[in-house]
Amino acid sequence: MDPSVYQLDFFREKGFVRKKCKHCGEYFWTLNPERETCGDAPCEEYRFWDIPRSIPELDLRGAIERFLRFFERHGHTVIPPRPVVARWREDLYLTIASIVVFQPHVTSGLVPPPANPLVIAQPCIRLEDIDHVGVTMGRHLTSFTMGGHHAFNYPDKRVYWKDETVRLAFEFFTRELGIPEEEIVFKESWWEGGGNAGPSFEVTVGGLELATLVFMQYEVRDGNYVEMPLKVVDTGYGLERIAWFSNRRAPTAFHAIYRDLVPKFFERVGVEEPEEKLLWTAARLAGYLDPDDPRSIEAYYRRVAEALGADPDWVRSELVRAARVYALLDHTRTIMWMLGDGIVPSNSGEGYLARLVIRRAVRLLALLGSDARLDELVEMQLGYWRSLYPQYVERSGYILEVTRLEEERYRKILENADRIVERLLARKKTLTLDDLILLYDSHGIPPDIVASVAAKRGVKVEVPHDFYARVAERHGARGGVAREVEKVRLPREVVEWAEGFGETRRLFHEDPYMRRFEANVLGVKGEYVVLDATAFYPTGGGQLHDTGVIYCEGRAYRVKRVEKTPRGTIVHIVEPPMGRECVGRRVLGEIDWDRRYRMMRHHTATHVLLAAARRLLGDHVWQAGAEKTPEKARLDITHYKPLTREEVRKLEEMVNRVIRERRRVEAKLMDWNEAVEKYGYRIFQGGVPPSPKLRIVSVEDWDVEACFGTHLSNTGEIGAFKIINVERIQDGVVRLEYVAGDLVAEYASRLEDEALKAVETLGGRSLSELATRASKAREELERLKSLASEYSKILADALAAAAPRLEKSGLSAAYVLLPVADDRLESRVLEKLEEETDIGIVAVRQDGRLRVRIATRRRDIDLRKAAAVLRELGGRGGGRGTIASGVLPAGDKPEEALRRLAEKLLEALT
RNA sequence: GGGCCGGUAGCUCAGCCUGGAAGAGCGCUCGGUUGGCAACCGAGAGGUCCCGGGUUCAAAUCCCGGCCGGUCCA
Repeated sequence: MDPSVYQLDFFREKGFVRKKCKHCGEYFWTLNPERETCGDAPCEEYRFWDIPRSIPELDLRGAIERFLRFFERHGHTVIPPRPVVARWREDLYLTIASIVVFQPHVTSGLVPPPANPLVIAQPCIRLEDIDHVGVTMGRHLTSFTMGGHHAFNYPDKRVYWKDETVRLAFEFFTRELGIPEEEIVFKESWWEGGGNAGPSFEVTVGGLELATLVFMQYEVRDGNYVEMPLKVVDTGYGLERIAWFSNRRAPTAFHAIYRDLVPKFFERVGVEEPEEKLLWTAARLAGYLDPDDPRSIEAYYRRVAEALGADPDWVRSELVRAARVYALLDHTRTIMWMLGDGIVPSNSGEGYLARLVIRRAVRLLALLGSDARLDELVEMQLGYWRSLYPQYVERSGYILEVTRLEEERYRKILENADRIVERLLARKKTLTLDDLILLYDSHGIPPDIVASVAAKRGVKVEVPHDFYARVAERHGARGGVAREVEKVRLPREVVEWAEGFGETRRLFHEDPYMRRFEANVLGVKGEYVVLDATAFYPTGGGQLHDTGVIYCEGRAYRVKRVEKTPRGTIVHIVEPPMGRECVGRRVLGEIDWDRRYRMMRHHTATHVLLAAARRLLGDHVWQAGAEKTPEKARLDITHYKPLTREEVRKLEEMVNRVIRERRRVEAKLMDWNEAVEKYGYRIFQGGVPPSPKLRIVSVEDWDVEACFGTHLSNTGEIGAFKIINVERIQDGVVRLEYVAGDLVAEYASRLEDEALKAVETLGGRSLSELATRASKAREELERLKSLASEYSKILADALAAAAPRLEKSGLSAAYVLLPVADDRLESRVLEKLEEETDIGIVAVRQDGRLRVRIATRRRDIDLRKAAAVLRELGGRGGGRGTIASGVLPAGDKPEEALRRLAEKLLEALT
C-alpha cells in the first residue's frame, strides 16, 4: 500500500514520527521517538493503568456521555442508538458496528444520513470471539458499545476526511480524557468488509486499542478497488474499553463495566473470585495472550505463575474459573440485549444466535457446578442497567420467560447426554472423534460434557482443541447469503430491455380501486409489454400479481403475470404475444377485479392481524413471511411457544372488532429518516425497500408498515375474518392461515360439507349428531375387536384340533389350511400345532398361491432345510432355526399340496 | 436455507448394521404378602413399529418419497 495515504498535515504539524513495530512489523505514528512497539496486543504488556490521565473513573454511562458530548460540541448531531438486531439489513443479523446502522441505504447514496456529521453510541454484538470472552480478561466481549462519529462526503458536499478525523480523535483522547500526547499511537492499517475498503488508523494507548478510524473510499469489484463517489468516515471507539482505561482500580474490563455486579455474580454463582494480586498480575500479562493458540494460553498461565512464584496448576484453575464468571457477565448482557430487542430463539436465523449464547451461558454454569439459574443472572443484569436501558425493563417479562424456557430445554438435553453417552459406552468401551462429533452435531451435546460423563464411568475421552473446527469441516465449505433475497422472476435481458423505459407510473397506488384505465404502449417484446402507466399490480410485498386483459386495436390480450424490475418498471406478460404495431398506441386495460379485491382484503387483513398479534403476544412478534392470494392469506410470525386455542380465538376477535370499527386505511410517501424516526423499525415487517421514500400504509390507531401493496380504504371492507389453520413451521415461527370477506362463508360451507360427509358415513343425517355418532362408532369398534378376538381363539382351537397329522421315524407334523387370511389367527393356530406336534404348518390362499408358515419348538430341528423342500415342490421360501415361510402353487387341491409338503419335510428332517 | 440424528406399548428406550414369530424397564389392572403403605412375588391388559410406495417367499429392519421432532452450521 502506498504509504502516502497515511501522511497527514496534522502529523507533520505536530511532529509525529513514523516507525515500524519491532514485534509485528506494522508501521505506526507517535510523538515519542523512543517507542519501539505499536502498542497493541499482543505486542505489548498492558500498562495503561499507569498512564496519567485527567478524567475521573467512568462507568459505561459516563464514557458514553463524555464521548457523545465531546463530538456534539464539535459540530456533530447525536443520533439515538438502534436495536442490536439489524432488521434493516438483508445480509446481516446483528448490529456489529455503528456504521451498520447506515448500511446499505445511506452508504450507497440512496438515502441521506439523518444528520451529517453525526455521532452515535451503538450497542453491538459480535459472536465470533465468544470462546475468548473472559480468558483475555476483557479484551474480547460479545456485547459492547461502539462510539462512532461519521461523516458522509458527497462529490458536491465535503464534510471532513482523514486529517480532521485524526485531529478530532487526538483531541478527544488528549484534551477530553487527558491522556499525555506522547502515549497516543496511530497504527497504520487497512480495512475491508462488506464490499468496501479503505485505509485506517488504530488508536492504541498503553497496550489497549481504544479506537479504529476507517476511511471507506473504495468498492471492491472483482478484486479491484474502485473509487466510491461517497466517501465515508467510519470510526469505532470502544466505549467499554474507555471506561476500563479510566478505571485504575479495574484489573479487567468486567470490573469497569459491571462494577458491583462482579462480586454479586461470583456470590450468586457460588465461587470465589481470585485474590487481587493474582488478578492484577494476570491482567497485566494478558496483553501478550493469543487466545487462538492453546500453547500461548498455557505459556500465559506459566508466566503468571512465575511472576507470582506460584503453582501453575493452581493459577490455571483460578483463572479458568474466573474467566467463566466473567464470560457469564458478558453473555447475560448479550442475552438481555438480544431478547430485549425482540429476537425469538430458534434453530435458524438470528434466533439461533440467541439460542447459542444462552446455551453457552448455561454450559458455563454447569461447568462451574453452580446451582444458579440463568434467568436469575439475567434479572440481575436488568436491575443493574435499568437506568441506561429502561426499554429492557419494560420487556423483562418476555426476556426472563424466554431465558427460562430456553434454559429448561437445554438442561433437558444435558440430562439426556448422560443417558445417551452411557448407552453408547455400554456398547463401545471407548469413544472416537466421530462419536464426539455425532453427539455434538446431532444431539447438541458438547464434547466437554461427554468427557465428564465418560469420566464417571472411568473412560477417558480425548477432545482435540480444534474440535469445533473439525465440526465445521464436516459441514463442508460454507458461504452464501444469510438471508433470502426476493428474486426477480424475469429473464435478465427482459429486465435490461424494460428498464430502458424508466419507472412505470403506478395507477394502482394512485387509486387502488381503479379497475379500467388507458395507457400508452412504450414497448413490446414478444409476450412482454411495458406501458407508461398501469393499474395492474405486480407480484411483490407478498401480494400476488393481478390478471386481466389489455385491449389494443380491438384485440384482447390476456394478462397472465405482472412483474416489477428492481428499478420499478412494470412488465406485463400477455397471451397471445402482442404485435409490434401496438407500440405507441393508446390501449385499454381491465383488471380482474374479483381477484384483486380479494387480495386487497387479504392484504389489509394481514396488517390488522399482525398488529393484533403484537398487541396480544408482545413486541417480539415480527413478520417472518407472508403471502396473499385470492384464495387465502398466510402470515408467519415469530413467537416462542405454540398458540393456544384461546389465543387464536382472541386474535380472530380482535381483527373482527377492527373490522366493525371501520378504521381508516391510508398510504402516504415519507422520507426514510422521518418515517424511521416517527415509527421505528417496526415498519419494516415485510422487508426494507431500497428507496429514499417509503410508502407508509397505516391503519388508523392500529398499525403502521412500509408496504408496496394495494389496500382497502377502510377496515370495514374486509367484511369478515377467520383463521383456518395454525401450525408451527419451525422453532420460533408460527404460521397463521386465514380468509377474509365472502371467503369466510365459503370456508364455513366447506367445513359443513366435510362434517356432514363424516356424519353420513357414520349413519347420521344432521351435524348435531356428529359427536355422539363418532363416540358410538368408536365404542362399537372396540367391542367388535374384542369379540373378533374371542372368535379367533375358538376358531384357532377348532382348526388345530381337526388338523391332519403325519408321523415319520418319531417326528410328527400337522397342517392347517386357514379359511381366512388373518395374521392373529395364523399365529394362534401355529402355536397350537407346535404344542401338539413337532412341526406345525399353516397356510392361507393368497393371490392364487399358498402362503405357508412352518414352525417348531424343537431346538434340534433346523428349518433352513425347508427352503429346498419348498423349491422342490415348485414354490419358494426360506427361513432359519425354528421358523420358515414361503409360497407354494395352490393347484386345485391345496390340501394335497400341504400334505406333500409335510411328507417331504419329515423326510428331509429325519 | 443446508448438513446430521431420531419417530417401536402410557413413558424411557432396545431390536435395524447382517430381513425370518414385536421386546425390556418404569407405569397401569388384578391377585398374593402386609394392621396399612412402600418394597417384594405372581398373573394380565396395552402396538397403524410415523405415513405412502418399492425390493423380497418374507420388511420394524433394505431402497425411494413424504410428514413430524431434535440438533449443528450460515
